[in-house]
Amino acid sequence: MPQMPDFCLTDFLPYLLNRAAEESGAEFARIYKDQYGLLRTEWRVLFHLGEFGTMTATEIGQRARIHKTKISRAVASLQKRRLLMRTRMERDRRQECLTLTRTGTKMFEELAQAAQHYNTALLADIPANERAVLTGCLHRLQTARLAPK
Amino acid sequence: MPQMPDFCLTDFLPYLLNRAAEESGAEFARIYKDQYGLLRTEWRVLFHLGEFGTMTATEIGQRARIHKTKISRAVASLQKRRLLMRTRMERDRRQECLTLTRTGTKMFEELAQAAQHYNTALLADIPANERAVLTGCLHRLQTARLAPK
DNA sequence: CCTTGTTAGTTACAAAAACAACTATTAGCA
DNA sequence: TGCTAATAGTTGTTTTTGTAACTAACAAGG
Repeated sequence: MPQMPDFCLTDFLPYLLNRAAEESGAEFARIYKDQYGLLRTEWRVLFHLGEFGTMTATEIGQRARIHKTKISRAVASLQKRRLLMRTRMERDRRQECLTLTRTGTKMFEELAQAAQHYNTALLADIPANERAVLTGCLHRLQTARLAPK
Repeated sequence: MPQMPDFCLTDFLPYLLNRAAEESGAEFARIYKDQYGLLRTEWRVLFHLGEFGTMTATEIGQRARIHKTKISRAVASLQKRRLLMRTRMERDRRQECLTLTRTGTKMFEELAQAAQHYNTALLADIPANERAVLTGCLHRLQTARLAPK
C-alpha cells in the first residue's frame, strides 16, 4: 500500500493553524472584549483604519478578508460609539469613507501598543531565526490557493 | 518616544495565524462540508475518534480543546447519522464511550486520506527545512499561555 | 444513610455568524 | 434616453456558537 507512513491529523496544517490561532489569541481577545467592549470584527476594522488610514468598507473587507455584512454591522456599531465617522463619497455616492475619530484613534493606539507587547511576549521563546521563517510561511499560507476547482 | 519602530498589525501573530488558518483550510472545509455533510466540529470529533480510537466526550474535548456543548451536539449528530456508537461505561455511568461505526471509520479513512494529500499540497512550496520550523512553532504556540492572570 | 461538592453530559436561551434578498447608485451601451 | 448589468452597502432570516443553568451519577465525610 503506497501510503505515506504515520501522517497524524494533529499535524494537519489547517488544524494546527487553527489551534495555534485560538490559543495564542485568547488572552488578547479578552483585552479588546472585556476592557474595550469590542467584538472581534470591530477590533479588526478599527485596526485596519488605524493602521492604513481612511478607506471604504469594501476596501477593509478585501484587505482583511471579512464579509461585507460583518463589516457593515461592525462599522455601524463603531459609529454609534463615536469611534469612527462615515462620509459619503461625492464621485460615487454609493460608497463612503470611514475615518477614525479622535477617540477611535486613541483606542486604536492603545490596542496597537498592547498588541505589540503581546506579540513580543508570544515570540519570546522562539529563536529569532525561526521567527522570520514562521511569519514568512504564514504569509504564504495566507494566500494559499490550491485546486481552483 | 521609546516605541519599537514599524510594528505592523498585519504581522500580529494571532491575526496572521487566523488568516493563514482560514485561507489554507477553506478549500478542505468544502470537502467535509459539501461532500460529506459534516460541520467543522463534527469533522474534528470524527478525526479524533478515528485517529486515537474509542474515547469519551470529555476526553475529545480536552485533546481538541472544544467546549463540551459543541462536542455534545456533534456527537448527537454523528450518532443520528450512524457514524458512531455510544455505550455507557459501567464503572461510571455518567460517561459513555464513543466509537466509530464501520461507516464512520470508512468516512474517517477517506477524509484522512484527503487531508493528507491536501496537507502535502499546502506544504509543497515550502522548503523542507522550513516545514519543521513551522510545525514546531505552531505546536509551541498551541500551548502558549501568557499572563495567567 | 445523608449532606455537600464534583463531574459527565444535555438543554435552553442569548449572541454572533452565514446566507440570501434587498435598496440605491453607477456604468455600459444600444 | 432607457435598458440591463454591476457594485456599495444594508437588512432580514436561518444556522451555529457561547453562556449558563440543568439532570444524573458519583465521591467523601459526618
